[in-house]
Amino acid sequence: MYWTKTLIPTLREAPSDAEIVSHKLLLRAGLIRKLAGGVYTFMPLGLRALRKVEQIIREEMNRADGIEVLMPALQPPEIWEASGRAETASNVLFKVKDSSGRQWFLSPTAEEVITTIAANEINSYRQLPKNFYQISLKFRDEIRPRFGLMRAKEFIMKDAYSFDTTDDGAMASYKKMYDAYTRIFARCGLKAFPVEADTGVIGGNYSHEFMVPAETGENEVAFCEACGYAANIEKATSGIPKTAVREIGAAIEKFATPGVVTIEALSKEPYKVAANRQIKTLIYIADSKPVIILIRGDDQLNETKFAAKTGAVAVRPATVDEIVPLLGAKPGSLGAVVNVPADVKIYADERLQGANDMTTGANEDGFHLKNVSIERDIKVTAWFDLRTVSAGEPCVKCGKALKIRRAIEVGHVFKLGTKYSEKLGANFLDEAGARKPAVMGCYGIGVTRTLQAIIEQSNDKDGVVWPLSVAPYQVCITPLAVTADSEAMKLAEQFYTELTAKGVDVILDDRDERPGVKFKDADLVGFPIRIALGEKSLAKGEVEIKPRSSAFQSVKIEAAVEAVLALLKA
RNA sequence: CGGAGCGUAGCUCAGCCUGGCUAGAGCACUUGCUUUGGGAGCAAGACGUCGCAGGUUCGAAUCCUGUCGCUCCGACCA
Repeated sequence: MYWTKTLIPTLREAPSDAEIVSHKLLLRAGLIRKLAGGVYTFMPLGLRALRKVEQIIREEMNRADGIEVLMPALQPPEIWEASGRAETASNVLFKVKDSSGRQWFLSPTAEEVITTIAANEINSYRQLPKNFYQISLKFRDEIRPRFGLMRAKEFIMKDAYSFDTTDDGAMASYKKMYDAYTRIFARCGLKAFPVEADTGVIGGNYSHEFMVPAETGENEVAFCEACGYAANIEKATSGIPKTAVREIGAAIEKFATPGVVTIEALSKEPYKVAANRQIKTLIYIADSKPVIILIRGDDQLNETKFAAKTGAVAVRPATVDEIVPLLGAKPGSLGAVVNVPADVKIYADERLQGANDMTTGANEDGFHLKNVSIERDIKVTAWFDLRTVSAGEPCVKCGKALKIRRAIEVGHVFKLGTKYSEKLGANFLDEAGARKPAVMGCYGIGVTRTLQAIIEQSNDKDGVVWPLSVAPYQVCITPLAVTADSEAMKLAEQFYTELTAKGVDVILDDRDERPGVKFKDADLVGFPIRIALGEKSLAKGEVEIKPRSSAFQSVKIEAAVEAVLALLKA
């Protein structure tokens, strides 16, 4: 490609609505343009990089026995009602109506469609296992799109769905995808690592996310450098000890705490109740019903764990107006010892198991209770791990200190089980003629997000530093004179022809611009190798080969093409 | 949805508080000349419903009301 024949609208300054470096570079390098919030056009160079990421994914999916299909973006609500997700995923579903008033959903993912296909087309164990995948536009009504392609209303996702006859088979399919993902991200030049993950609205019981470490990531990951344990903070556990049991305390005693409404205030003079001897009482509305959650005063509730453990779909903190009629006191004086309606469930964090000599609210404004023994004095409905781990806690596997860092989620693999196959009738007949639901898995990669994650991870002060495998062009030839009869241009065209014939993606910067402009643009876009052809080196019979991420080397003209090919192979 | 901020040329921004000549600068764009190894110089030129609607006023980019859009924090997030 000749530079003047394509369109590479580079910007000297980043538009003011871009916040993070990868978003700024996507815009400055002319890779994307915004049409509206969370909605982008891929410009010629951005699309080339995107296609390369897609192709890597396609090759690895095919290698792992994936079979490519293409499912509709426009989906009838009926199948979403059958799976139950018309309601549970309602907040992210784009809903549109056709001219006759019929409603459609724009696909945010495709479990319902592929399971319907399986229900209709797969009847026998002889047809299994199968793993279908597609790379297509997805739509999510994100409350708050942000950071360019990172969280968009419309984006490209690779989604795959496996169908197996047995749980063991499903595990094998899962493992194949897990391995394929590891290869995909490595080939994209990304340092991505798998972590244990919550399954969210998708459902299922086993899941990993692939994370790219980045300060701008929207996720937090707890990990152990000693043994390799890693989990999303929403899922992570630690080996932190339970609350110490003390001598059996005296009977419960109510004491006045006027104006004290925080854990911290109660831990100070004159009360001096350490946070780790307090029970924090939180009231949540889980699927429209109030529930009480107890965690230790020095711990933080993990809402995702809470929803996952109790099976609740919609979870939110109760408002003061909901709490007062329920327990008779305002937040700050709440407890689960007295005055708790019998039908309100009480969930407690496991770290409180066996705890005694605790202090908690009296459900009476301005009063607390001490000498509370949780198992003696509170009717706990169920014990769960509900707390959020923090850095420095002992690893649940090896006991070494956990660390926490931020990361971008680029892929997610789920073992689904039979949730969708049962609801949508994806059954098969086994060897004995018994009718069984297929055991499913589903596997997603945010393709456009992956592209941005590559830039977020690989850039410097001058611009993008593309990994060779996904660069829009691998080589940029930069003649410093572009008139047709100049030696630089003749040689540039010769190199262009030779490298193109060898299958190299080459762009020739034939713009009549000053050298500085061309070098700055080439660095900004981030081509892995630049060949500069200028009078100074040509006079010595040489050209300059400049890898984007290392120093230039002068090479004899005759040896230039071979030298570039050698760099591309390295 | 709660909080905060911003909408003026393709991009970055000034002007607004304290209303008043024909609405500005830099970059980008067009033409010419010079220049040519890291975002050139000079000259000429083109580019604006000052987000939109309404109001106040002799007069509104500027003040008021509404509305739409964008960004950030939170909530949310497959």
